[in-house]
Amino acid sequence: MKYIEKLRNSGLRPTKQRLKICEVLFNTEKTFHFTINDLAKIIKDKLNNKISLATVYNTVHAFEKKGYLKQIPLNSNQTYFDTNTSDHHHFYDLTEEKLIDLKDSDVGPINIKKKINGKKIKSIEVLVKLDN
Amino acid sequence: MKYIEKLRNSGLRPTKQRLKICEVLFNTEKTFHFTINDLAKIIKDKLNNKISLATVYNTVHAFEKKGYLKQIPLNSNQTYFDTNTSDHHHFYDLTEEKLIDLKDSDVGPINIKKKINGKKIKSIEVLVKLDN
DNA sequence: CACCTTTTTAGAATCATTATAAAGTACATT
DNA sequence: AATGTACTTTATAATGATTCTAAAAAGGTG
Ligand SMILES: [Mn+2]
Ligand SMILES: [Mn+2]
Ligand SMILES: [Zn+2]
Ligand SMILES: [Zn+2]
Repeated sequence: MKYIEKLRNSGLRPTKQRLKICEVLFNTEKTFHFTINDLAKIIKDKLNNKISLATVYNTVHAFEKKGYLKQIPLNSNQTYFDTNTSDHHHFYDLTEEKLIDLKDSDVGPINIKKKINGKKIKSIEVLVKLDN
Repeated sequence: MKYIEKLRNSGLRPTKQRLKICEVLFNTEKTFHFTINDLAKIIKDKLNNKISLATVYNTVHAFEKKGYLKQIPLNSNQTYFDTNTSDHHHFYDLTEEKLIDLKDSDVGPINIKKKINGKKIKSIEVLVKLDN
Protein backbone atom coordinates (compact mmCIF):
# COMPACT_ATOMS: atom_id res chain seq x y z
CA MET A 1 0.00 0.00 0.00
CA LYS A 2 1.24 3.42 -0.91
CA TYR A 3 -0.33 5.00 2.18
CA ILE A 4 1.60 2.96 4.73
CA GLU A 5 4.71 5.04 4.15
CA LYS A 6 2.81 8.29 4.24
CA LEU A 7 1.22 7.46 7.57
CA ARG A 8 4.44 6.17 9.12
CA ASN A 9 6.29 9.27 8.03
CA SER A 10 3.66 11.35 9.80
CA GLY A 11 4.03 9.39 13.02
CA LEU A 12 0.64 7.74 12.52
CA ARG A 13 0.41 3.96 12.69
CA PRO A 14 -0.99 2.54 9.48
CA THR A 15 -4.08 0.82 10.83
CA LYS A 16 -6.69 -0.89 8.66
CA GLN A 17 -9.11 1.94 9.40
CA ARG A 18 -6.72 4.72 8.48
CA LEU A 19 -5.66 2.99 5.28
CA LYS A 20 -9.28 2.52 4.25
CA ILE A 21 -9.99 6.19 4.88
CA CYS A 22 -6.88 7.17 2.92
CA GLU A 23 -8.18 5.21 -0.04
CA VAL A 24 -11.50 7.00 0.06
CA LEU A 25 -9.95 10.42 0.48
CA PHE A 26 -6.74 10.37 -1.52
CA ASN A 27 -7.14 7.69 -4.20
CA THR A 28 -8.24 10.25 -6.77
CA GLU A 29 -6.49 13.09 -8.46
CA LYS A 30 -9.41 15.41 -7.99
CA THR A 31 -10.24 17.34 -4.85
CA PHE A 32 -12.67 15.73 -2.48
CA HIS A 33 -14.99 17.90 -0.39
CA PHE A 34 -16.91 16.14 2.34
CA THR A 35 -18.50 16.13 5.74
CA ILE A 36 -17.83 13.45 8.35
CA ASN A 37 -21.25 12.09 7.53
CA ASP A 38 -20.48 11.86 3.82
CA LEU A 39 -17.31 9.96 4.59
CA ALA A 40 -18.93 7.59 7.07
CA LYS A 41 -21.70 6.86 4.58
CA ILE A 42 -19.24 6.05 1.78
CA ILE A 43 -17.35 3.69 4.06
CA LYS A 44 -20.51 1.94 5.15
CA ASP A 45 -22.61 1.89 1.99
CA LYS A 46 -20.16 1.83 -0.90
CA LEU A 47 -17.28 -0.04 0.73
CA ASN A 48 -19.41 -2.24 3.02
CA ASN A 49 -16.91 -1.61 5.73
CA LYS A 50 -17.54 -0.85 9.36
CA ILE A 51 -15.44 1.84 11.01
CA SER A 52 -16.80 3.35 14.17
CA LEU A 53 -17.94 6.94 13.88
CA ALA A 54 -15.51 7.94 16.64
CA THR A 55 -12.66 6.58 14.54
CA VAL A 56 -13.79 8.51 11.51
CA TYR A 57 -13.75 11.68 13.58
CA ASN A 58 -10.40 10.78 15.14
CA THR A 59 -8.85 10.02 11.78
CA VAL A 60 -10.12 13.10 10.01
CA HIS A 61 -8.84 15.27 12.84
CA ALA A 62 -5.49 13.48 12.86
CA PHE A 63 -5.16 14.00 9.11
CA GLU A 64 -6.16 17.63 9.48
CA LYS A 65 -3.52 18.17 12.16
CA LYS A 66 -0.90 16.57 9.92
CA GLY A 67 -1.90 18.89 7.09
CA TYR A 68 -3.58 16.36 4.79
CA LEU A 69 -7.01 17.94 5.19
CA LYS A 70 -8.35 21.39 5.83
CA GLN A 71 -11.70 22.76 6.88
CA ILE A 72 -13.74 24.92 4.55
CA PRO A 73 -15.81 27.73 6.08
CA LEU A 74 -19.43 27.32 4.98
CA ASN A 75 -22.77 27.99 6.56
CA SER A 76 -23.77 24.47 7.40
CA ASN A 77 -24.52 22.60 10.57
CA GLN A 78 -21.80 20.15 9.54
CA THR A 79 -18.11 20.83 9.11
CA TYR A 80 -16.77 20.55 5.58
CA PHE A 81 -13.32 19.17 4.87
CA ASP A 82 -11.20 19.42 1.75
CA THR A 83 -8.40 17.19 0.49
CA ASN A 84 -6.94 20.22 -1.29
CA THR A 85 -5.04 21.85 1.54
CA SER A 86 -3.59 24.73 -0.46
CA ASP A 87 -5.12 28.18 -0.31
CA HIS A 88 -7.73 28.11 -3.03
CA HIS A 89 -11.07 29.50 -4.06
CA HIS A 90 -14.45 27.82 -4.38
CA PHE A 91 -17.75 27.87 -6.13
CA TYR A 92 -20.50 26.81 -3.78
CA ASP A 93 -23.57 25.56 -5.58
CA LEU A 94 -26.42 26.48 -3.26
CA THR A 95 -28.87 24.15 -5.00
CA GLU A 96 -26.70 21.06 -4.99
CA GLU A 97 -24.88 22.02 -1.79
CA LYS A 98 -21.63 21.13 -3.54
CA LEU A 99 -18.24 22.75 -3.50
CA ILE A 100 -16.15 23.12 -6.65
CA ASP A 101 -12.50 24.15 -6.67
CA LEU A 102 -11.46 27.18 -8.64
CA LYS A 103 -8.00 27.58 -10.05
CA ASP A 104 -6.16 30.77 -9.22
CA SER A 105 -6.40 31.67 -12.88
CA ASP A 106 -10.20 31.42 -12.71
CA VAL A 107 -10.15 34.28 -10.23
CA GLY A 108 -6.99 36.25 -10.88
CA PRO A 109 -4.64 37.81 -8.40
CA ILE A 110 -6.15 39.47 -5.36
CA ASN A 111 -4.30 42.38 -3.87
CA ILE A 112 -5.38 43.33 -0.37
CA LYS A 113 -4.64 47.01 0.07
CA LYS A 114 -5.57 47.38 3.72
CA LYS A 115 -3.10 46.51 6.49
CA ILE A 116 -3.70 45.94 10.17
CA ASN A 117 -0.88 46.88 12.48
CA GLY A 118 0.97 43.84 13.82
CA LYS A 119 -1.11 41.39 11.81
CA LYS A 120 0.03 39.25 8.91
CA ILE A 121 -2.12 37.86 6.14
CA LYS A 122 -2.25 34.10 6.51
CA SER A 123 -4.64 33.23 3.67
CA ILE A 124 -6.91 34.81 1.10
CA GLU A 125 -9.83 32.76 -0.11
CA VAL A 126 -12.81 33.61 -2.26
CA LEU A 127 -16.21 31.95 -1.97
CA VAL A 128 -18.46 32.37 -5.00
CA LYS A 129 -22.04 31.29 -4.38
CA LEU A 130 -23.99 29.91 -7.32
CA ASP A 131 -27.73 29.88 -7.99
CA ASN A 132 -29.82 28.43 -10.77
CA MET B 1 -38.64 54.72 18.84
CA LYS B 2 -37.25 54.65 15.35
CA TYR B 3 -37.44 50.87 15.14
CA ILE B 4 -41.19 50.59 15.67
CA GLU B 5 -41.82 51.66 12.11
CA LYS B 6 -39.15 49.42 10.70
CA LEU B 7 -40.58 46.38 12.41
CA ARG B 8 -44.19 47.20 11.52
CA ASN B 9 -43.25 47.70 7.90
CA SER B 10 -41.70 44.25 7.91
CA GLY B 11 -44.82 42.68 9.36
CA LEU B 12 -43.14 42.12 12.71
CA ARG B 13 -44.84 43.34 15.86
CA PRO B 14 -42.62 45.77 17.72
CA THR B 15 -42.31 43.93 21.02
CA LYS B 16 -40.11 45.07 23.90
CA GLN B 17 -37.73 42.23 23.16
CA ARG B 18 -37.38 43.00 19.47
CA LEU B 19 -36.89 46.70 20.11
CA LYS B 20 -34.18 45.99 22.64
CA ILE B 21 -32.41 43.70 20.20
CA CYS B 22 -32.72 46.33 17.46
CA GLU B 23 -30.98 48.81 19.71
CA VAL B 24 -28.10 46.47 20.33
CA LEU B 25 -27.74 45.51 16.70
CA PHE B 26 -28.57 48.61 14.72
CA ASN B 27 -27.93 51.61 16.99
CA THR B 28 -24.46 52.10 15.59
CA GLU B 29 -23.19 53.11 12.23
CA LYS B 30 -20.54 50.45 12.21
CA THR B 31 -21.04 46.82 11.29
CA PHE B 32 -21.73 44.45 14.12
CA HIS B 33 -20.52 40.85 13.90
CA PHE B 34 -21.84 38.50 16.54
CA THR B 35 -22.94 35.06 17.61
CA ILE B 36 -26.24 34.39 19.38
CA ASN B 37 -24.21 33.94 22.53
CA ASP B 38 -22.49 37.32 22.14
CA LEU B 39 -25.86 38.97 21.70
CA ALA B 40 -27.50 37.21 24.64
CA LYS B 41 -24.54 38.14 26.85
CA ILE B 42 -24.74 41.82 25.90
CA ILE B 43 -28.44 41.88 26.67
CA LYS B 44 -27.96 40.22 30.01
CA ASP B 45 -24.69 41.73 31.25
CA LYS B 46 -24.49 45.18 29.70
CA LEU B 47 -28.18 45.99 29.45
CA ASN B 48 -29.28 44.07 32.55
CA ASN B 49 -32.22 42.85 30.62
CA LYS B 50 -33.68 39.37 30.51
CA ILE B 51 -34.77 38.00 27.17
CA SER B 52 -35.16 34.28 26.89
CA LEU B 53 -32.59 32.54 24.73
CA ALA B 54 -35.36 31.12 22.54
CA THR B 55 -36.50 34.66 21.81
CA VAL B 56 -33.01 35.76 20.88
CA TYR B 57 -32.84 32.89 18.42
CA ASN B 58 -36.35 33.61 17.11
CA THR B 59 -35.60 37.30 16.66
CA VAL B 60 -32.27 36.87 14.96
CA HIS B 61 -33.80 34.39 12.54
CA ALA B 62 -36.78 36.68 11.91
CA PHE B 63 -34.41 39.56 11.18
CA GLU B 64 -32.32 37.36 8.93
CA LYS B 65 -35.39 36.30 6.97
CA LYS B 66 -36.40 39.95 6.57
CA GLY B 67 -32.94 40.76 5.27
CA TYR B 68 -31.65 42.78 8.23
CA LEU B 69 -28.98 40.22 9.10
CA LYS B 70 -26.90 37.71 7.23
CA GLN B 71 -24.79 34.77 8.24
CA ILE B 72 -21.05 34.78 7.74
CA PRO B 73 -19.35 31.49 6.86
CA LEU B 74 -16.60 30.81 9.38
CA ASN B 75 -15.18 27.70 10.96
CA SER B 76 -16.70 27.96 14.38
CA ASN B 77 -19.07 25.85 16.39
CA GLN B 78 -21.30 28.91 16.62
CA THR B 79 -23.04 30.74 13.77
CA TYR B 80 -21.83 34.25 13.06
CA PHE B 81 -24.22 36.99 11.99
CA ASP B 82 -23.52 40.35 10.42
CA THR B 83 -25.56 43.55 10.41
CA ASN B 84 -23.96 44.45 7.09
CA THR B 85 -26.12 42.48 4.70
CA SER B 86 -24.44 43.62 1.50
CA ASP B 87 -21.93 41.41 -0.28
CA HIS B 88 -18.65 42.34 1.32
CA HIS B 89 -15.25 41.02 2.27
CA HIS B 90 -13.72 40.32 5.67
CA PHE B 91 -10.55 40.13 7.62
CA TYR B 92 -10.78 37.38 10.20
CA ASP B 93 -8.33 37.85 13.04
CA LEU B 94 -7.53 34.31 14.14
CA THR B 95 -6.01 35.45 17.43
CA GLU B 96 -8.85 37.71 18.54
CA GLU B 97 -11.50 35.66 16.73
CA LYS B 98 -12.89 38.90 15.39
CA LEU B 99 -14.29 39.84 12.00
CA ILE B 100 -13.48 43.16 10.35
CA ASP B 101 -15.28 44.49 7.30
CA LEU B 102 -13.27 45.34 4.22
CA LYS B 103 -14.38 47.93 1.73
CA ASP B 104 -14.54 46.88 -1.90
CA SER B 105 -11.69 49.30 -2.54
CA ASP B 106 -9.55 47.45 0.02
CA VAL B 107 -9.73 44.40 -2.20
CA GLY B 108 -10.38 45.62 -5.70
CA PRO B 109 -12.64 44.16 -8.35
CA ILE B 110 -12.80 40.40 -8.63
CA ASN B 111 -13.49 38.96 -12.02
CA ILE B 112 -14.53 35.33 -12.04
CA LYS B 113 -13.53 33.88 -15.36
CA LYS B 114 -15.02 30.43 -15.02
CA LYS B 115 -18.68 29.77 -15.78
CA ILE B 116 -20.85 26.82 -14.88
CA ASN B 117 -23.61 25.97 -17.30
CA GLY B 118 -27.04 26.99 -16.02
CA LYS B 119 -25.66 28.56 -12.85
CA LYS B 120 -25.60 32.23 -11.95
CA ILE B 121 -23.21 33.93 -9.59
CA LYS B 122 -25.11 35.06 -6.52
CA SER B 123 -22.29 36.50 -4.46
CA ILE B 124 -18.53 36.82 -4.35
CA GLU B 125 -16.92 37.20 -0.96
CA VAL B 126 -13.32 37.14 0.16
CA LEU B 127 -12.15 35.96 3.55
CA VAL B 128 -8.66 37.10 4.55
CA LYS B 129 -7.30 35.35 7.62
CA LEU B 130 -4.92 37.29 9.85
CA ASP B 131 -2.19 36.06 12.15
CA ASN B 132 0.14 37.82 14.52
C1' DC C 1 -63.18 45.35 26.68
C1' DA C 2 -63.44 41.05 23.62
C1' DC C 3 -61.31 38.65 20.22
C1' DC C 4 -57.84 36.77 17.46
C1' DT C 5 -53.15 36.41 16.09
C1' DT C 6 -48.46 36.72 17.04
C1' DT C 7 -44.83 36.34 20.30
C1' DT C 8 -42.39 34.92 24.35
C1' DT C 9 -40.89 31.53 27.26
C1' DA C 10 -39.17 27.42 29.91
C1' DG C 11 -38.13 23.29 29.08
C1' DA C 12 -37.53 19.22 26.15
C1' DA C 13 -35.68 17.31 21.95
C1' DT C 14 -32.28 17.00 18.33
C1' DC C 15 -28.01 16.33 16.40
C1' DA C 16 -23.09 17.19 15.40
C1' DT C 17 -19.17 16.78 17.86
C1' DT C 18 -16.11 15.58 21.75
C1' DA C 19 -14.84 12.92 25.86
C1' DT C 20 -14.25 8.50 28.37
C1' DA C 21 -12.33 4.38 29.38
C1' DA C 22 -11.91 -0.39 28.30
C1' DA C 23 -10.42 -3.71 24.76
C1' DG C 24 -7.53 -4.33 20.73
C1' DT C 25 -3.37 -3.47 17.87
C1' DA C 26 1.28 -1.96 16.22
C1' DC C 27 5.74 -2.54 16.88
C1' DA C 28 10.23 -2.21 19.31
C1' DT C 29 12.81 -5.08 22.39
C1' DT C 30 14.19 -9.15 24.16
C1' DA D 1 8.13 -15.72 18.88
C1' DA D 2 6.79 -13.84 23.31
C1' DT D 3 6.62 -9.56 26.04
C1' DG D 4 5.86 -4.81 27.09
C1' DT D 5 4.29 -0.37 26.08
C1' DA D 6 2.32 3.24 23.70
C1' DC D 7 -1.04 4.08 20.38
C1' DT D 8 -5.64 3.16 18.38
C1' DT D 9 -10.32 1.70 18.04
C1' DT D 10 -14.69 1.37 19.82
C1' DA D 11 -19.20 1.69 22.18
C1' DT D 12 -21.17 4.71 24.83
C1' DA D 13 -21.89 8.89 27.43
C1' DA D 14 -21.46 13.80 27.70
C1' DT D 15 -21.58 18.33 25.74
C1' DG D 16 -23.34 22.24 23.61
C1' DA D 17 -25.51 24.85 19.88
C1' DT D 18 -29.72 24.98 17.87
C1' DT D 19 -34.58 23.80 17.15
C1' DC D 20 -39.05 22.30 18.79
C1' DT D 21 -43.20 22.38 21.79
C1' DA D 22 -47.03 24.03 23.81
C1' DA D 23 -48.83 27.02 27.21
C1' DA D 24 -48.87 31.80 28.91
C1' DA D 25 -48.36 36.65 27.59
C1' DA D 26 -48.71 40.54 24.65
C1' DG D 27 -50.00 43.14 20.38
C1' DG D 28 -53.51 44.91 17.45
C1' DT D 29 -58.26 45.65 15.91
C1' DG D 30 -62.89 46.91 16.39
MN1 LIG E 1 -23.00 16.56 2.71
MN1 LIG F 1 -17.98 35.26 19.95
ZN1 LIG G 1 -11.47 22.80 -2.39
ZN1 LIG H 1 -19.21 42.13 7.81
